[in-house]
Amino acid sequence: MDIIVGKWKPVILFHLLNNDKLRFSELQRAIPDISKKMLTNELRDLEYHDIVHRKVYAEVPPRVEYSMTEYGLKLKSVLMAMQSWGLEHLLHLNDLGRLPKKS
Amino acid sequence: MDIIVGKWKPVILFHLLNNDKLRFSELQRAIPDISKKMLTNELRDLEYHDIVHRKVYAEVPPRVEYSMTEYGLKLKSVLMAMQSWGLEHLLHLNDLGRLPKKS
DNA sequence: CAGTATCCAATGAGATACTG
DNA sequence: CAGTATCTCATTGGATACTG
Repeated sequence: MDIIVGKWKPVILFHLLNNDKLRFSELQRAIPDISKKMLTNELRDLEYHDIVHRKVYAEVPPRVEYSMTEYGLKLKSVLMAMQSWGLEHLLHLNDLGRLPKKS
Repeated sequence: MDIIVGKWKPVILFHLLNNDKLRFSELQRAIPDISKKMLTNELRDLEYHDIVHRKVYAEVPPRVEYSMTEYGLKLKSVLMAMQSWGLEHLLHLNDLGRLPKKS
């Protein structure tokens, strides 16, 4: 399941689900705390799993656009379910008087 | 979202969802590769988040039973959705002629 | 612009030994 | 039985510098 979770993948996926296509630099700007290395790694991983499509334009300067694949879009419902659970859970923790933890 | 994912949490949760209640040692036997340390850590974490209930019997030798909380049961649909996506994804990878990866 | 390559610090997780 | 307490090693991830 590490395919869609982890520190960065959900964020990347949410941006791509909301934007149709995004350039590498646009993703960097949308997720300021991620390093190029991590962004590249995660995108390559998602590409390998046919969730994200990588389109390279043979131009100078280079342009690369990332978008969800047809298959990747099927993840949307799962991701949304996880997200809404997460949100409700924050409220629940609050009701219990507990603070969100790191791990 | 690390609350319900990671290396061991999904496995633990599936066992508890299928068993009503399980002792520490039963969980160990059900998940042979997990160490006591990890099992304890993960269970404490799940307990903190009100997903798992820990019942200690004041006996010798000690007995501790773990079960899903009422609140924790609400996770079932999310977990099932993740699981069925995972299963379908294996087939999809196969169709693509790609092998499952570590990361 | 969109990456690689390298190094290094922090974290995660296994093995082992011990305890109420 | 159901854990703690340490120690250690492998893996992650961040920072930085370089490149087609």
